[in-house]
Amino acid sequence: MKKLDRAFYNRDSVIVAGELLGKVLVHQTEGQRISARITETEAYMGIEDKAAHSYGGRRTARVEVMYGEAGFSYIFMIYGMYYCFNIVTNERENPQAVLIRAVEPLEGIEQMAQRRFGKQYEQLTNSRKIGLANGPGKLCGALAIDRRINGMDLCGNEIYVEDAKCEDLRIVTSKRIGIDYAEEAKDYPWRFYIEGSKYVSVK
DNA sequence: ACGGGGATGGGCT
DNA sequence: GCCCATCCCCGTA
Repeated sequence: MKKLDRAFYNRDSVIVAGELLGKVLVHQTEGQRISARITETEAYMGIEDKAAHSYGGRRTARVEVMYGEAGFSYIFMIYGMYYCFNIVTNERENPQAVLIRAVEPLEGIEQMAQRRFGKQYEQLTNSRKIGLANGPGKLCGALAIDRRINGMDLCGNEIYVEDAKCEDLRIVTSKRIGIDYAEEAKDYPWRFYIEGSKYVSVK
């Protein structure tokens, strides 16, 4: 399967967020290939978006990568324990990114179970099997994504997204999650997920 | 089934 | 010193 290229990422975040659904996120680590289908995303639209870390043109060391080329990873720590994985979009027009909020495990499921719960997959309850990677913090745990991945080029060979055929995939749109502080922006319909997928953070 | 609260640390004012 | 683009556990039913 073909890797998504820089031109794919170099568009408005809301466009990229929708089109990433059904594509396959791959992490090559320690000689292992871990992969998962993207089921849920959110667009963060940069300068005018009160929910975005780059709102109002804020430019600190943490968010600097969003001011650079599209197709790079932006990873931040949340609540002192979890990471969130984003892909920078819309190069040099606006410091935007897409948050990957949930994925469906494909390859490396045993490693995911081990990393998340320290158990074999078959030992897990059904809800933990489904919940291996259906949240932004969970998927970073399952796919071994942490600050070492921050600022990496997804056009490289360690972490990237593969194109995938997604026939008859329906997309649901909703408000974004966990941004109640963002005033009018909290209601913008910039969350996208695959209709009917079990591997989504909130139905 | 559901809801409340605790964990935990870096980034920014 | 306060705020988080979260997750999981443990209490009530």
